[in-house]
Amino acid sequence: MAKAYEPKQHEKDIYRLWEESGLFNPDNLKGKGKPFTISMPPPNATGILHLGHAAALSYEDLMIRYKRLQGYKTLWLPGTDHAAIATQTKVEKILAEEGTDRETLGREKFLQRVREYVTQSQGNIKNQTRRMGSSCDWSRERYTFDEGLSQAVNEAFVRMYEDELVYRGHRIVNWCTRCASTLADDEVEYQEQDAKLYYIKYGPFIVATTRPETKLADTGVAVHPEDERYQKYVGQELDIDLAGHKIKVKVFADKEVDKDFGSGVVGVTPAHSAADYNFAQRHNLQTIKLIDEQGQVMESGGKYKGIAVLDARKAFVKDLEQAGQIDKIEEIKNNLSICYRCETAIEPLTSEQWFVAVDKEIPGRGKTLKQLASETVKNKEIEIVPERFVKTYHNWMDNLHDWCISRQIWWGHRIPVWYKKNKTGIKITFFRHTQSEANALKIGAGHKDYKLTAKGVVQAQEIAKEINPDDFDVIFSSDLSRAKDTASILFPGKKVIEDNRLREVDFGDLTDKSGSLIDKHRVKGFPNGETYQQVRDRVQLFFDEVANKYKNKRIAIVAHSGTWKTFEIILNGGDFSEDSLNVHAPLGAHQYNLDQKQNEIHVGLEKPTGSGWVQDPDTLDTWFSSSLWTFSTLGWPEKTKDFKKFHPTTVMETGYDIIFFWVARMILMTEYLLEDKPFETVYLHGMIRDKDGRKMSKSLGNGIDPIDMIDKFGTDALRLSLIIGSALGADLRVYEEKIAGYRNFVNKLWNISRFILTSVSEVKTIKKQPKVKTLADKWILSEFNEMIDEVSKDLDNFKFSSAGEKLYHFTWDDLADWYLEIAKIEKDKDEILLYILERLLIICHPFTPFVTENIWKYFDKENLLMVADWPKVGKVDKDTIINFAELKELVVNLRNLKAANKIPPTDFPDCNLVSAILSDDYLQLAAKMARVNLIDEAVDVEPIYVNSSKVLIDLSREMSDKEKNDIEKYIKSLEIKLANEKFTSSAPPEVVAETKRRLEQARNKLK
RNA sequence: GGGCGCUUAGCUCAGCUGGCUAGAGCAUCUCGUUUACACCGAGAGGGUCGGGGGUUCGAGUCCCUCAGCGCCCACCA
Repeated sequence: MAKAYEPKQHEKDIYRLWEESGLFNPDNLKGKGKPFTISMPPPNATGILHLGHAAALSYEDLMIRYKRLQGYKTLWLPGTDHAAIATQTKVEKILAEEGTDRETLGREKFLQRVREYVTQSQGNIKNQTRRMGSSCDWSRERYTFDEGLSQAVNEAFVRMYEDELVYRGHRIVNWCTRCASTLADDEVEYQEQDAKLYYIKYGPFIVATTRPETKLADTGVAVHPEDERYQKYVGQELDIDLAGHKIKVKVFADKEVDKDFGSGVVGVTPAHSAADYNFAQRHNLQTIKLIDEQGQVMESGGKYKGIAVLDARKAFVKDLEQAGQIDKIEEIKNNLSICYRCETAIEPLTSEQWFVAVDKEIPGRGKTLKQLASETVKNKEIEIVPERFVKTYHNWMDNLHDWCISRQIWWGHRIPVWYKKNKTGIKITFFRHTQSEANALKIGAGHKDYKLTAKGVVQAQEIAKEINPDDFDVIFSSDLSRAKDTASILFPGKKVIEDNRLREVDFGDLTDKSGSLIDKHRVKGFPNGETYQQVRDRVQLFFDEVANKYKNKRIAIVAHSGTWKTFEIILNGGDFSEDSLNVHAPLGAHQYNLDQKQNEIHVGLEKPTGSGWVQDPDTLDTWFSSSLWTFSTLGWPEKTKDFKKFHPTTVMETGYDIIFFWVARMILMTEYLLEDKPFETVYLHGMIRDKDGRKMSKSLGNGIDPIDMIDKFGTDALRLSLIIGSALGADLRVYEEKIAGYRNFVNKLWNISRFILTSVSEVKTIKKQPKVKTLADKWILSEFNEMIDEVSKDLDNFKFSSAGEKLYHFTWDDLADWYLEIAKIEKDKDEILLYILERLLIICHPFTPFVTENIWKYFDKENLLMVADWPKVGKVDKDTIINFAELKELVVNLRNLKAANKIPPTDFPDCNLVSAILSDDYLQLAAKMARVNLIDEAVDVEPIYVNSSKVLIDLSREMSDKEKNDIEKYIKSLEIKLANEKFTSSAPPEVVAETKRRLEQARNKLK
């Protein structure tokens, strides 16, 4: 055996040995009874294992190895997660560095890129997981995109759809403009920032807001019901002018309004604030969407249309200032909501999305999802460790709102919903307006209002001859004169409904510019104007409304060339391109069926048969698939053997930071789908921090790479540094010196073993606890048995840190520093040393698997240490432990005496020891350990009392005044205590007896 | 605004349902190569347990209160 243990030389070989043994797989374990199962929380697919993962793996492996040694069939199922937004964001960053983006690549090519990235990072993660020594069953490894797991996702979605627990709704959602996707409520984080609070003169009110631009889409004004200042307005509809932009608001009272904040008046913007959306629900307000998915102001923003939100704010505030409508501006602190993955500001907006209904009663169960998930924990069917997180869990559960599960990112499980264009029976006849003044000038009018020319009027009259107005049930027109006028000529005497969504594209800065110049901008959009995509969106909204309202009607629409182009694309399919956009709508009637528009919906596991079905482009929230993790990995929805055998799992080990994201959702979904719990116990560990208590992060540069630490100090040392040093669930600081300290311990264990294995005459297995010959033998076995007992209990109670400390203390202090030293003196201890070592290796194994397995080899066993038997607890003799403490104290005191008298450690001064408690054998032992020369005859000096032994030593050394003083004080305090009748009568007898014993001991010292 | 946690030696932290003269590791100081280990050994110093009050025979531990720090949740526009 080498003098120092070099982890690097052994770890990889040992891991290979384990892996090739097949013993990570429970099928190859002998254990009977209920298996012990942990689902490994999937690490993010970003490719690098950080200390948080390393910690989790350490705790999980600790539990798994402990249980395996105890004879359980253990399954630790590893896997990886596609980590939707996180991964997509990461790959988008890489693409940005390459100067491209996902839109340019297109969906399929982009997904291919992500797959390549994930394959690579998963490889890294798996290697790093192995280096941590993780004894997980690689043969059962799963990935959320595996066929089976994807089926599980679809199955869950479809069942929930059938139970009406998932629904599609137009609601306010958190929108990340960078990710171009929705986010769940808990995926939004908050960042405090300096903000301006603008007080705006707003009709008869002053309204305070941090986001003035949203006031353009206000539809209500809220005041407190008891606020006397504003009572008279409640119930009124007011027209408000905001620097020329006109809005209509309904004034209402709601007790949610804080009278004392700002002016006590809230301008309500239902489309862009979750709070306001709730107001709108309660008070039946209209919702006007102002900001689009790109973060730009929409049509409804009037002159600010097409401007990015922040610019629109500046422009609008400037206009308000000029209009004298800014009352004042205050500097305040504000919480900005940001995306948890890319830290972009969140834009709340209304959008059509899929949701999980958490407050809806589940058919046949009489309870909501929320209730199911709450009760499981309330009933203690699931135990949460540490317990304080139970409260956190309930607090979150109680506040849970419907969960938005559709994401617009591409990397994820496609929503198993297909749409088919369906018949509405609506016939649409489109007419372009005839020649306008702008047409005559060959310039682009866009939103600018031009009249028809005389020629235009004639053209319209010509067309009118061809049509019978009674052939149409409803007539729509754009709100621009050229279209309205055309309509009135085509359909004399008929009612024409104006709709501004049918307007021409807005040419912005190019309004009134020549057609040829305009043509150049059609694809990319017009500066400060619109893109055709935007026109299509508003026309689409118009169609949605028409499709619902006018089933089987004949509809005429008079509008513009630009609108017509979107008709073509929406109703006949195709894409915007140079060619399709530079065509002008020919005059005359254009027939369409709106049949294609209205969707038929199919929700199912497979794509429906028949043609024309198109799958929902959105993907599912990554936590939706993660919530099925404990059973989708075991084969569900198939009733597989594994599923029956290993579910519910035993322990879920994860960080407290994802209790909501993941733990709560697993409980919720499992209770719903399986009417069972996903796990029996949740063990939540704390966060790993740096030496100064800061979170480790790339930007701070304070992160420690676990692999670096493994290279430097070995996996066992790293594991110990992550296990020891914190109370249950508390955050843990990790730094290099600490890891180095545990490296020293690992080396100590190695050297203890080296000493024992090389000093015994034969290395062999000792089956039964050997007979004791001396006090020291009895003592070390008592300590050892006590340690086994306490460590086992700690591990059963998830007190890993405490267990590790006890192990450390026994190994280093009791065994190495005392017993091995005694063994050198007393000799003939082969059996006890081997007996202890073998079992010590087993107990250390879950903490430090590599070094222990390595030492185990010297025992020449058939089995790996990994599957040895956890030792049984033998007899613990408390009296022996007390007596031995006496011996230790004597030795320490003798050593101190020597040191105080400047006697070199190598000198053996003569010394006569007399003891009331310790026999001569032990006095001799003590003398040897303290390196004094034991003589029989009394030396010619005053005796010095050390502990309860009388020491006659050829030295002069008085007990110091301080020492004497301390002892006297101590004796006095004990005497007072014992003299107190209340103490002796009310304290437990064993406490009183112990106090007496200590008093006696202390008095002996002073004798 | 609600909830949770923390404050114990120079540093990092243990201390469960109240009962050893309050512990550990690191650091510091002194001494040291004695047939495992200098990634070591032997020893030492260092704390009125954040402040104040209370309950109790007895409080680091329970209760109240004040102060500081941290985290989580929440629709202050």
